Amino acid sequence: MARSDRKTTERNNHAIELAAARLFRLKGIEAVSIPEVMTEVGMTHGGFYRHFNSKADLAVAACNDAVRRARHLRALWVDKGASSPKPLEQLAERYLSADHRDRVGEGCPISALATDVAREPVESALRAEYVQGMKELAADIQALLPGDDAKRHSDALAIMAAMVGAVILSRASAGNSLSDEMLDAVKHLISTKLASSGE
Amino acid sequence: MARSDRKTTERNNHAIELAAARLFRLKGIEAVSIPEVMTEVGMTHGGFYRHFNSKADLAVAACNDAVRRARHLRALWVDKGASSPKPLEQLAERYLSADHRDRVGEGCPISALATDVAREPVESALRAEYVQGMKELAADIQALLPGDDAKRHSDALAIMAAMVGAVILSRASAGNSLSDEMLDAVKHLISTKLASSGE
DNA sequence: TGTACATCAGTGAACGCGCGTTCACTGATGTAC
DNA sequence: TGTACATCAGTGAACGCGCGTTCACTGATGTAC
Repeated sequence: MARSDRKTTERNNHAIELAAARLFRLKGIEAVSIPEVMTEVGMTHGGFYRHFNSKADLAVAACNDAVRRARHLRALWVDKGASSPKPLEQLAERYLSADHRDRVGEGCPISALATDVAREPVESALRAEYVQGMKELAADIQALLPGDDAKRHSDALAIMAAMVGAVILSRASAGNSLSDEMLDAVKHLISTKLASSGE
Repeated sequence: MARSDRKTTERNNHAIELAAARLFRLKGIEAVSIPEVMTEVGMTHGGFYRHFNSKADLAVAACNDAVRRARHLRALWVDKGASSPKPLEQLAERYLSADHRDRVGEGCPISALATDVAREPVESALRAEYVQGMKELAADIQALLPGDDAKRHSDALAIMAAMVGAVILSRASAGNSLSDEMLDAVKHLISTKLASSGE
């Protein structure tokens, strides 16, 4: 096949990134092959290296893409003006929904890629990208909390841990009654103990 | 080499299971090869199939082994008679320690294998084994909580989600200040909002 | 208890397979004049 | 604007490699008498 024009090339680049971001979340980075990603976008595997230098580079780009899209979606979930349900409860309701649990490929990359990233070397580019995403998620939660900064920071991290943990464990126990109970338990914890203004 | 006697065979069987349980938690099941496990126990890879029918069977046995050992360790962590620190706080202090975060291979399999299991088919034997481990961890937490059964069950699941989430995210952000903050935030949440008897 | 022999734990070479990556090739695109 | 040609996006065969698994083989172990 002949050379593509600039517009097509850029479109293909984004398509590869998007497909990888979805497949990596769904199956894990190791379990997805370059041929699989390229087939997904309707190309052969050889052309991949015109777009990325390596699979590791693709993982970084795909993680960045997923983190940006996820943050955009979160912004749409929450109506900061509303007082009931409180903004934090709105976020928790969506994050801890069966829909989010079941759509791993389109869901939060912090939940989907946590273990993949934890197994990367400490100095890796993928880790840096992921930690940036963690900070953004924590900041978005913190913005919905009352209290002084130190307390809001600590609460935001605890809420993030509980929500991410619930989604991961809910996925691991899918098919068992524990899976739904997990999500409900954390929703309940957040609305009864963390969404109010006092301590 | 010649046939081993029954005692040696059984010892080797346990050694394979133990090495696999450690390596699977450390690197993920996919990323560990049979030759790697067998080298770890000082054998060649060919003999593996005298002990297990497949790598998948080994994963189930290793998960079971890790779950049983983890539960045994948890029992040693907690002094149920003590009133200060409360038993739940003792458990949280250990589970959310830097030591537990850093020793993945010897740590809680519920945290270490969550994503691997989430990517298995719903009906797989590994999932069944893992969900059993989740139930045991939840029951152990529940036993340290006050209140009526429904509330204790819900609180136990929320605490499990928060602790597992914190350990996984703390591992994913190792090297960043967020990593320690994550553990502290959930310890604080548990001791201020969940360890007391009232609502 | 001793003898004869079937069993089988472990070895190490080999299998087919899919991986990440490279490369010669094609021909439309982009550029220099 | 038109022409000449260098560029390079995408193709598909090929590379070396390590994987899970199989297998013929060895010889001490376990068993039947």
